[in-house]
Amino acid sequence: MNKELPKTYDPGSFETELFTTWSDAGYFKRDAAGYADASLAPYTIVIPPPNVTGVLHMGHALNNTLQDILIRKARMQGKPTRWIVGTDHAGIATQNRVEQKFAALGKTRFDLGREDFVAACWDWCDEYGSTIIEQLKAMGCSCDFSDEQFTMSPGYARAIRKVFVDWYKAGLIYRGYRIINWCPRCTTALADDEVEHKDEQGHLWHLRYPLVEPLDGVEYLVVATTRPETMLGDTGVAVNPNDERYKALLAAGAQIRLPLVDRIIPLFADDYVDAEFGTGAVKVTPAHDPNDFDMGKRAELEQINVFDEHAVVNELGGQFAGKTREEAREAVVAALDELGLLEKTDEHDHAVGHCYRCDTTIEPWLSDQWFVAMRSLAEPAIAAVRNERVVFHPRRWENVYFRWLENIRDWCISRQLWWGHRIPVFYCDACGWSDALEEDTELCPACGEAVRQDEDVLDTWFSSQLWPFATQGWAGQPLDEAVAAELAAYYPTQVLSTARDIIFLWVARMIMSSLYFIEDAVPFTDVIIHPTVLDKHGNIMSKSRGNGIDPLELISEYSADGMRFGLALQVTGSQDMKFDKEKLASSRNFATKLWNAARFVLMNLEDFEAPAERVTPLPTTDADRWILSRLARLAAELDEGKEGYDFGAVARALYNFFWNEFCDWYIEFAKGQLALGTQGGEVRAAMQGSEVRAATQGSEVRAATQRNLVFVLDSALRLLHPFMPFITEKIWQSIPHGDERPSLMIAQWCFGEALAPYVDEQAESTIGMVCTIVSAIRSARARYQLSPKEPLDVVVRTLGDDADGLAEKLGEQEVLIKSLANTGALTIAAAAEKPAQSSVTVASDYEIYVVLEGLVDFDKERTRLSATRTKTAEDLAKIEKKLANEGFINKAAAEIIEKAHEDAAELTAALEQIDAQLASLD
RNA sequence: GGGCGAUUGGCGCAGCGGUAGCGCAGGUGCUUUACACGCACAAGGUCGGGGGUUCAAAUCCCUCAUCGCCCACCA
Repeated sequence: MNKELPKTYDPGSFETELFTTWSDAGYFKRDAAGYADASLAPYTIVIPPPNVTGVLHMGHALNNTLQDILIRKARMQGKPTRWIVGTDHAGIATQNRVEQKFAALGKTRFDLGREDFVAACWDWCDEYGSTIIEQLKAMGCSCDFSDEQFTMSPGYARAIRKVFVDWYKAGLIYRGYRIINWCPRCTTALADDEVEHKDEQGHLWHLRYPLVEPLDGVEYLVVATTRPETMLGDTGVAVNPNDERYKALLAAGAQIRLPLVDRIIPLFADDYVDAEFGTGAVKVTPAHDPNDFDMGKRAELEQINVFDEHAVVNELGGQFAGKTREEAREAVVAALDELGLLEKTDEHDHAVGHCYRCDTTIEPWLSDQWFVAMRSLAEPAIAAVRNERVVFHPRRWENVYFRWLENIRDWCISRQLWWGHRIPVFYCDACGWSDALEEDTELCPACGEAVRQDEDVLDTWFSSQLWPFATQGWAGQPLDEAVAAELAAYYPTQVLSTARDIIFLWVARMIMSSLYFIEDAVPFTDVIIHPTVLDKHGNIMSKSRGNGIDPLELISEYSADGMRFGLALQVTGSQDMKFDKEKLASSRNFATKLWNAARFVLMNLEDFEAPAERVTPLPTTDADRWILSRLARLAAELDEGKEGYDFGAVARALYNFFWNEFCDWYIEFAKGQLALGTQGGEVRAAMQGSEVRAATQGSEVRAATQRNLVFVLDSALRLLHPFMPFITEKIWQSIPHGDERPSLMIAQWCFGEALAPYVDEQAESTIGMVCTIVSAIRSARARYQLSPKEPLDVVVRTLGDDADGLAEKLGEQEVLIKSLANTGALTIAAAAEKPAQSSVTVASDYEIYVVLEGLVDFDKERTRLSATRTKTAEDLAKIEKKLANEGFINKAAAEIIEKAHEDAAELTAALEQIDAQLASLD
């Protein structure tokens, strides 16, 4: 067991190997190779399925680090855990990739035909689909890789089919002829939330529309538009009914001769029109603008679609047919200008929709699509969060969720793609029959003629919304017996961790579909919305900016553990993460620190007898009691932090404990304690004037120190393992912790109550004083540039009511002080005199004198003491002012006032001491 | 047009009602029984501006400013 650790921390040499060991042992599975406690409530997380086309980016790195931290802790707590992993077929993204591949060969998907193209998509997924999954392994993610899910798998397809047919039969899915968001590059419809709006600099063109019959000398109306090319499809001009400017024209039933097209179109009134904007007259193009569509419906206008699916002007655009949107815009404006119909052109910024997959400008386009009626689904989803069956972390994201659901609009779910779940609706052209079916059919059940299936596929998010239960075997009601048992035990899942940009696209829809299909069950109880990883200047990382960072490069540079810890360290509830890889340096350094501390412990265990079962602490000195107390407090604090998913706070607490308390102080104390048991050490200790301890007592202290070192290190490794799985496992494998379990990954999380009895105020107070004394001596040494090799004589005078007791208590810590501060003669006594020429440090109930006779220039010491005096006097003045304040005395809490009195007394005493010392310097 | 978040030492961030903390950078000194990816010590801030609540405000409220993000059918 007592193995050596290589001198250098070389993560590359063991990370992959450890991962394979865990995987082969079956620890990633629900029963953790038999180590899970079946009597405990299970802990399940579903991974937000990355796109099958995806490669790991910083968002994944962060998100999966957090999930792994949670699942690893749960696993160590003994819970049956399962982190469900898999990929999303990502309709548009994947189809685009495969199309690009064929484009390189000069082919389109139409050259291949639907069947072959879909086959090519499958091939593509088989070939590249595992990339991101492999990358998760490099990060150390402990997903259940043995049961990888895919949103296009046959089981998943059955679930989709059930959902579609159920909602269809319930009237929640319907077909509608509407304006939808159309991507002319992907040639498919998109849902509202798949459109990204960006502010763009544009123009507001003011066009003159001639009246058929001039009225009172008015020959034309001026309409303002940001999209002049759509005028080819205008079928009316609308004004506000209360707009005085147009009342006469309205009354006269004015008509307009649409320029360039020569169509006669009506002027009509509609409340939607804002008289204040532009000219108060709006050109209405029902086929190309959602508002115009609505107004057109009310006014029963014709809908003229002038674009084809590529947003190229069609034959209805007359002379402009064949031109793209952009070309048509220029040409139309030029033509109108030539006719003297362009009144003016203003600069105008406005929001323009873009395809979230390819960034092409969206065209509002009139077409037949499938929709889900959302209102009735949204209500229970709102309630589920309102009554805290699902809780967001941080809570403020719940408002974002509510606002969206409360204003929800119907969801366009049909996509004009080939890669995806095909809509299971069948049509009979012979008799007009159509229906949504769970099983394919070739013949019409009504007339027996051949049927055809709907050509469209479903929105990828339609399948993603089923992820938490479709991945657990669900395929509709009635539930298969095994599935029912599975869901009863493992559903809802515990936590969903994700980025905020898919709260609508994904999180809300999972909640809605789960409530509908899984007997009113929520899919998860907690939602973590993690920060967005930005570049170091605060910009969003994106391909187009080229400012992304490859997590795999970070792993090779800083180790997987270093990256994970560094990311977790930066997670806070409110800030996005300005990420600079330089920030990982301190985490990598921390890993190195762990490594070296472990090496130190191992190097001091030659005569240590490895325990037969898990090592237990054996506090014999105050230093031992102190570190165990600190550990107990850390464990308590850590459990608290986890509840709020405050990863940053937990990571910081771990870092501070291990580095600043265990390494900086306890290991240093331990050096002295370990030396007590060795011959040389005893002699040295004796020569340095410490109480001579019996040899047996010394060796007992040494043995206990070894045990405590091993115990605290072992405990720290357990606490750190979820954050830094590799290095902690590697070290744990090398130390004699005595635990029979073969891996830290499935070792037990045994803190909280088990450690609570070790909290020891007394030891914390004593060792706190030791640290203050040691620091004071070091400080004096540094101030006067005295060599650390030169022992300094030190006197500590204790004060207060129990000065003798305090002196005795500190006296017991002589060894620690001597070894850490390299003191010569050390006197600790209540009656101790201040040595003639010495530096002074004043603490609450003791004073520290470092004898400097003949060593330093006392003007310097005088200056320093004066500065200290000023600061102390200022602090005292502040508190005295407070105490003189009647309001404070009357209203502040008793313990606060008590504290203020204590502080004041302390500062007053300190001031007197300083004054005395200043006087004695003269 | 609405909503949310941020503004704390040179930089990046904690703290969120009782006398300002961390990491990095910078300074000084160190081959101290693991670690220079280290150790020790010191320096550095009237917590964006203004107002209010309170005995007490970086912390709560209002307001302004700046930056960022979401949502929104003003042509």
